[in-house]
Parts: sequence; C-alpha cells; structure tokens
Amino acid sequence: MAITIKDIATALKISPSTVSRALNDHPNISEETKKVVAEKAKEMKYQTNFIAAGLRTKKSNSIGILVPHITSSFFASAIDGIQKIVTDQGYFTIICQSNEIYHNEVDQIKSLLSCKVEGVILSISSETNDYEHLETLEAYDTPFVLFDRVAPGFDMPTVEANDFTGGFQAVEHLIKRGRKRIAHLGGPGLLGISKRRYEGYLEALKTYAYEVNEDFVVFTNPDETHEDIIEDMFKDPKNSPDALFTFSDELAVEAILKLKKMGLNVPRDVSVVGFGNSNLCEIVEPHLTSVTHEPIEMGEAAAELLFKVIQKRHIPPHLRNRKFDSRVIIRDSSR
Amino acid sequence: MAITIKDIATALKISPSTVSRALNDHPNISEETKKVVAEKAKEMKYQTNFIAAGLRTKKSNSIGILVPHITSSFFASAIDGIQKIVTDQGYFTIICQSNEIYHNEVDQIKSLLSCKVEGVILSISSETNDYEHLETLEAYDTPFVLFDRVAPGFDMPTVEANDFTGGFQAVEHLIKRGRKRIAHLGGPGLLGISKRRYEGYLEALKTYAYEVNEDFVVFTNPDETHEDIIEDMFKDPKNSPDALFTFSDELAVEAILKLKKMGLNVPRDVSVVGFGNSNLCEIVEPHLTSVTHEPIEMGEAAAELLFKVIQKRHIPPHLRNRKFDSRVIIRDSSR
DNA sequence: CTGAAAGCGCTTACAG
DNA sequence: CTGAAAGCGCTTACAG
Repeated sequence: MAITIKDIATALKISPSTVSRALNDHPNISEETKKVVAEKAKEMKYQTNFIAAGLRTKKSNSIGILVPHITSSFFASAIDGIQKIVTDQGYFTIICQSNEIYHNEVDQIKSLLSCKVEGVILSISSETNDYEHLETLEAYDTPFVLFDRVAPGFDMPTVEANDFTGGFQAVEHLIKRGRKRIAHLGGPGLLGISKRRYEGYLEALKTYAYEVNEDFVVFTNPDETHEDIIEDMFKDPKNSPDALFTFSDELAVEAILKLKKMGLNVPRDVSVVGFGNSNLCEIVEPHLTSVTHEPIEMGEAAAELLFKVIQKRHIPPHLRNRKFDSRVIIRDSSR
Repeated sequence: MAITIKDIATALKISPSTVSRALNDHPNISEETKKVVAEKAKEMKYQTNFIAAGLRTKKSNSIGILVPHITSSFFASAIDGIQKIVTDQGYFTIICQSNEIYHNEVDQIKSLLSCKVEGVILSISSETNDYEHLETLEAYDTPFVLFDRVAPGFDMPTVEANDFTGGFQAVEHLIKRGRKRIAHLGGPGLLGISKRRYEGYLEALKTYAYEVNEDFVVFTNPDETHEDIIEDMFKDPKNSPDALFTFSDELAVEAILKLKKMGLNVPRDVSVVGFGNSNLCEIVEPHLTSVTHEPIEMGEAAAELLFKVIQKRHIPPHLRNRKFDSRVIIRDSSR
C-alpha cells in the first residue's frame, strides 16, 4: 500500500491536519514541525496523492490537449511548446487525438470533462462542422483555447496563424519571381485554415491583376495520396501551371516528387512553395521554400492564454485572439 | 457547479447509492430504475467524476507514458499505437517527456506516481545510467513496461526491437552489394540500442571476415548536427569508407546531404543504410535504404503487455520480453 | 430491489 | 501553533 498522510501522522504521533499543513508549507506551522514532517515523509517515501487532493480542492492540476493527430510534426511540436508552460505551472497534460474524426472529438471532450481537467486546448478535426461540443465545454465552465484550427464565428479565445497573409505572401513571392500560372493545392475544404490560405492566394492574384483559373485550384483530403491530382494538373505541358502553392509541406513534398517523376524540373518548369517550414524543407530536393508556421511559440501562447482564462485574469482583446504572422523562407524550390 | 450523483438522487427522490448502481449497470437494480436514472442523467448532462470514482475504487483508469521526446516520429507513432489499445480499455494516458535529461525522467516518474497511474510505459533517456527510479516504481507496486530503450540487466517486462540482428542485416546487405569499407555512425553511447546495433555491425564484419577499422566507427549525441564527423570520416578519398550504416534515418539523411555537398555520389561512391524506415526514406534523394522499426506495432505490444501485468494475468516468458525482428527495405541509397 | 453508512486520501474552516 | 471534524463525489459491504 502507498504511504498516506495518516501513516506519517501516526508515525510522528501528531494529527493528519498538521502533517498536511506542514507538507504544504502553511504559515501557522512551526519550522520545527515542518522539518520533522519533511524528513519523515522522505524517509517513508511519501508521494502526495494528487487525485485525492484534487477532489478536495476541486483543482485537478491537469489540462487536456485534443489534436487531430500527434504524429503530425506541427502538432507534436505544438504539444512540446504547450507542455513547457504547463509543466512550469505544476500542471500535467492529458493528450487525446481525434484522428480527424468528429465523433472521436466529441467523445474525447467528454472524457476530458470526466477527468475534470481545468482547461482544454483544442484543434478541431477536418470533419468538424458542428460545434455543440464547444458549447458543452462552456456549459461545464471548462475554459478552453482553440488552437490553429479554430471554429468559425464564435467568440472564443484563439491562437492561430495568420493564414490569409501567409497565403498572400507565398503567392506574392511566386509572382515576383515572374511566375504567371500559379496553382493551389489546398487543404481539407471544411477547415478555416484551408479557406484562408486559399483566400490569401486569391487576394494576391487579384492584387497583381492575375486571372483566376479554376482548374488550378484543388482541395485535398488528409490521409490520402494526391499523385493523380498532381498528374492531372500538370499533364498538359502547354497549359499547365508554372508554380504551385500548397496547403502544407507534406503536400509540397508529394508534389515535388511526383513532378520530378513526370520529368518536370523544379523550380525551372514549376516553382513550389509549401506551408509549415518543417524539417522536410531541407531534406527534399530541391530544398523547399515554405511559409513559417511556428508550432512551439503558438503552443506556448495557447498554454499561457489558457492559464489566464483559468485564473480569470483580465485578457486584453489583442491577446484573446492571437494571430501569428508568417514569412516566406526562400529555398531552391522557387529560386 | 457540475452535476453529481446526489443531484440526480434528489431530483428523482431516490438514494445516491441506487443512482450509482443504476449508472454502473449493477445486476440488482430494476430495469425500470435504470431507465429512469439514465434519462435523468442525460437530461441533467451528468458526467461521472472519474477522479472521485478513482479515489474510491483505487483505480485511476490512467496509464503514464514517458518518452525522450514526443516530436520524434518513432515515439509519436509509438504513442499512437499505445493509445489505440489504451483507449479501447477505457483508460486515458498521461504523456511526459524527459527531453533526454535524466533528472526530468526521475521527476516525471514521481509525478506519474502522484497521479496514481496504474502503469507506466517508459523509454529511457540517452543520459540514463542509474536505474533507481525503476526501483521506485517497483516499490510503489506500479507496473511498467520498458519500451524500445530498455534498461540493461534488469528482469523487467520489455518490448524492444531486435537491434542486433537489425544492425547485422544492414551491414550484411552492404557486404553482399560488394562494399568493402563499411563505416558506422552510431547513436548515443550509453544506450543499449546503440550498443546492440553496433554489435550487429561488428558481427556482420566478423562473419564475412572483414577487418574492423576503428576510425570508421563514431558514436553521436542527440540534438547535435554531425557535419564535422561526416566530413572527417570522408575527407580522404583514398581511405574513406564506401558504405555507411547509421543509427537512425535522421543521421542517414544528414549524411546523405553532407556527402552530396562534398561532391560524393550516393550510392556510387558511398552506399548509405539508415535505421527506422521512417517517412524520410522516400523524401530524401536518393531514397534511403533502411532497417524497419515498427513503432505502432511495438506501441500496441507494449500497451497489451502492460495491461496483462496490471491485471496480473499469466505472461508466458516469450511475451514478457518481446523482440520485434527487423528487415532491410532496399531503396536507391544502396543499389 | 433499495437505502444508510462508511471510507478512499486529502484540505480547511472552526475551535482551542 | 495544533487537532477534531466535515466534506470533495464517488462505491460498496451491510442490512432490510
């Protein structure tokens, strides 16, 4: 059996209350008692039972993280950033994945609620189109922050990238390099981030008075390969694009590999710009130009924001909905 | 305030005991009562408080995972595999990272213990050389499974790769391709997996009566770049290796990029074989030959094994220390 | 089939 | 400065 406060109390012939207070460094306890208790606790290898303490104080010291998948390098790094802040605050994290499936997302929110987490950082799945689980969180007074993939049209704390300007900058870069026929391989159509990156693309074309060619835009689904789409888009040498802006680095890499297989030269025939500036950029050849997307900083910001909400601190409006600006990191794929 | 069993009880004018039993589908409760309670619970949006239930039943329904870092693709996928099994069992996971730092590892074990997890899946850091934290786990009767990076010389449940044969096969493959001067870029020297992959390398050389050249073996540290080491190893065209077996795909990719920068052709001048068979293999060019290392299957196996230990089921010896065999996936980097 | 009571391991208002 | 008592939200042996 594990050692409890009561065991220490009997061993020391004092009351459990005193042991508890001594362990928690309560001001009313004599230094002498604190010392004795601390020593005995160490000797008996006492470990606080957080579960019991949490039940009593109604503070679980835990926060939940719900992401589409932990294996994505963006989310893995984001979790890293979140954990840095959370651990500093003496909290621990319960990490769940939706695997891009809406009903998993709903279920996981329920179990996080049952675990009585004090807050949740949530990135919605690419299937999510209904947001009543967010209302459930609100109904249970559980603070949460939407992360990267936010829900549209709700007034909730958010941390996201400035996807619109990211898309704009990517395409502007291609335009300035003299590209004329710029295509876009988009993300899952339901996701706001896909829409905004696409809108950035459109806005750049508009700004530079480029024509929009509908055949040059395709939205994709996660967990699929897209060889056919790319083949289709580039099969006709006369009318095919001379540049491609993709929703993610993963898509850009797929595109580069496929284009090379088709005998096209990147960047001579086709310039490619990805999104994420992940470790893949310097592995694929040519090295991939990409829009920055800072997972660690964004994760830290989300955790900091969440703690502010939990502690009911005042949050100035510009910190309640944070947007991280991007820039284009130019590499060989668009030189 | 959250709804409790007591709230349902008063609303229904029955006792909390009955509500609890009805919710848990206790055999002694009438179907009628169960139905009424279930409806009321739903109507009131009742969510079981796992914390309280766990305190009472001494079952937290949680297991801890402690890995060096979640951002490594191997560990991220392993966690994916673990979670699949754990979620099926109605458990949740608390995931911690040591960041390859020993004292973090010790601290995290302590907080997992304080969270009263029912078991732990642990992969030790590359600094870990002292195993008393494992004895702490044992002292607290907390079952655990060592995963991939196991502690040497302890009789504990483990799930690991057959690193020795993996190293052997990689080098045998290079020998059979006619390579004569095979180098090894090893992992962190303290890790058993580094040693065993190296021993597999040595054994293959021995089996084929190759001479061992000490200059051709270097052990590396994580979180560093290794350009200098590679430069050093390959700077002298006459005496440098014509093949390289690396501890990981990440190292292999670094090596390939550096070798190309040095004007060497892979695989003509130098064949390269990695370890991990990760997604990088088909991104780098030439595509990387690599030894398989199945994170998802290994993660699932570790979780299944852990539950057997938790449930005190009989575990046949061959399942208590599982080794996953590897094979070499041949790609262009060694053709 | 249902209820009253005890208790999981803590914390804390109250009393001294 | 310390202790006895109550209670967080559950579950379950005991009684009926």
